[in-house]
Amino acid sequence: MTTAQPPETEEPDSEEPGAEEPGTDEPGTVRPGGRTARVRAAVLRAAGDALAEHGFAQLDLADIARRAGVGKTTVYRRWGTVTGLLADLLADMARTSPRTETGSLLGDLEANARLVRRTLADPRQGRLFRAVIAAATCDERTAAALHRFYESRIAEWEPCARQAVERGELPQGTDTHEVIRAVSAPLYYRLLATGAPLDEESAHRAAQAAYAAACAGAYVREHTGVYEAQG
Amino acid sequence: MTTAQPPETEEPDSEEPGAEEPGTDEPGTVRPGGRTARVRAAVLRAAGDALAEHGFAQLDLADIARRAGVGKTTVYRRWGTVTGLLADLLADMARTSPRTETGSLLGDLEANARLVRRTLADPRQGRLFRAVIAAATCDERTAAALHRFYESRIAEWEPCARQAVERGELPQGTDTHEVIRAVSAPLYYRLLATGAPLDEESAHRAAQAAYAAACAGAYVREHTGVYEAQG
DNA sequence: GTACTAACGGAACTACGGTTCCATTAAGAC
DNA sequence: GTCTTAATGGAACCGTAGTTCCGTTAGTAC
Repeated sequence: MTTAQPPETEEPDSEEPGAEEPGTDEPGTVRPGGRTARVRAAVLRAAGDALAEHGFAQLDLADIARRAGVGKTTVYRRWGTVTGLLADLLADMARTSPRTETGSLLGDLEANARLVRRTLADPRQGRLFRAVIAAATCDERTAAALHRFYESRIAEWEPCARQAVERGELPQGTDTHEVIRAVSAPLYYRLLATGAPLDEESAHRAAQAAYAAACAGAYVREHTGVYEAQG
Repeated sequence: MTTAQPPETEEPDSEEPGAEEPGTDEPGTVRPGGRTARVRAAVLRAAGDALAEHGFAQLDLADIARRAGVGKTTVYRRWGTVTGLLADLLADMARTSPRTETGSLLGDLEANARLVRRTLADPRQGRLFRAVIAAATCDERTAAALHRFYESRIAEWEPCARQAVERGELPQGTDTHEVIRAVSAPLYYRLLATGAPLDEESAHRAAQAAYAAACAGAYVREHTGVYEAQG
């Protein structure tokens, strides 16, 4: 959100074979320094603000351009659509922040639950997440960026579950990523589906439930050997 | 979705005190018979189809009117906005369908998990749910309709958990609604956030995890007496 | 059956999100 | 410093989602 670097680097080369000139790049790739970088940072910042205020549907790029102090032509040229901009914003949000370590699995799960709850319950962040998730339901690129975002967040916390397996606290064969996901799931379900409050107790329950289920072997990989990989 | 009856009956009388004429009702309330009912049914059906095909953002009411064989003026007059129409659609979806009863809590939770998984994994239904949830992030009325929808679905399955408490299978003081919600949560988390596949194993895990957590007392109401009610 | 009018629907209209054009600014190479 | 041209931004433009107008259709009362 603060600094900026080239986005959309994972573009799969070309959508249709033999389109336009082969070497033509997106704007912003040849001279990514000074102004270009400032524009990108300002626009992503403004996009986050606008999303948090209006939500996904009521959003138009002209408003974002105005907030960013940038011409709307620039925004349309660089990102094209609201969902395209959000995909870039998600890539920017995906950079990991160091997690706390409490030494015990239950303690780490509680810490994770509190962090997720606090993020989703925060007015600005909560709206931002809801908006981004809504956008992902409308656009494949945004959805892919969202999945990468959660992959990186889950991977960041997974070691605490893996260590618990290694020291015998959780059963052998436990899908450790799934343990971490289990902490977030009930909190997101409240945020998006039921609208139940995201209070401290909901976070505590989420961590306790994930821990109890993991100990009972609910996340041990079963039958098929298909789901070995992280998935 | 098939039959139709007056929607928006839970309208809180008037938004602003002293607006327009006091007795003027929404169109469709004075002569709700024949044509009006057919129009409503056709439009809701078409809205579901269009949502499943295009998603929430790419939707316009003129297209829905065309599919329904109805004038677009009528759609705008009756529902006004996409989110307003979706709120009505959700009210229509909220009517409960009888659930299966297997006699054991784990069996019922498994049945619920399979039902939810099948619904969300179905191409049409899955898109429909994602679209409706996306719409709910953008509009308060739609969000309220969505919450009512899940309230009714959860309430439909809650008895199996309550009976389990009564016969001592689950601890006294367990929040039985929360047990049911715990089954859906990981499946919705996959659908909306991580994009992980909604396969049979995910449903099995969801039920197993909810059961294990409930047995371990993770859903027992704690500390504060504030959360006695269903919430 | 007739009368009354709620509700519908086609067509013209409006407003605004999104695009195109081109002059201006400044990044990067030397 | 100069030169080249990538990138920006204002202004005019366009297409379509959403509105208004008003004549037509058909529920409901009698």
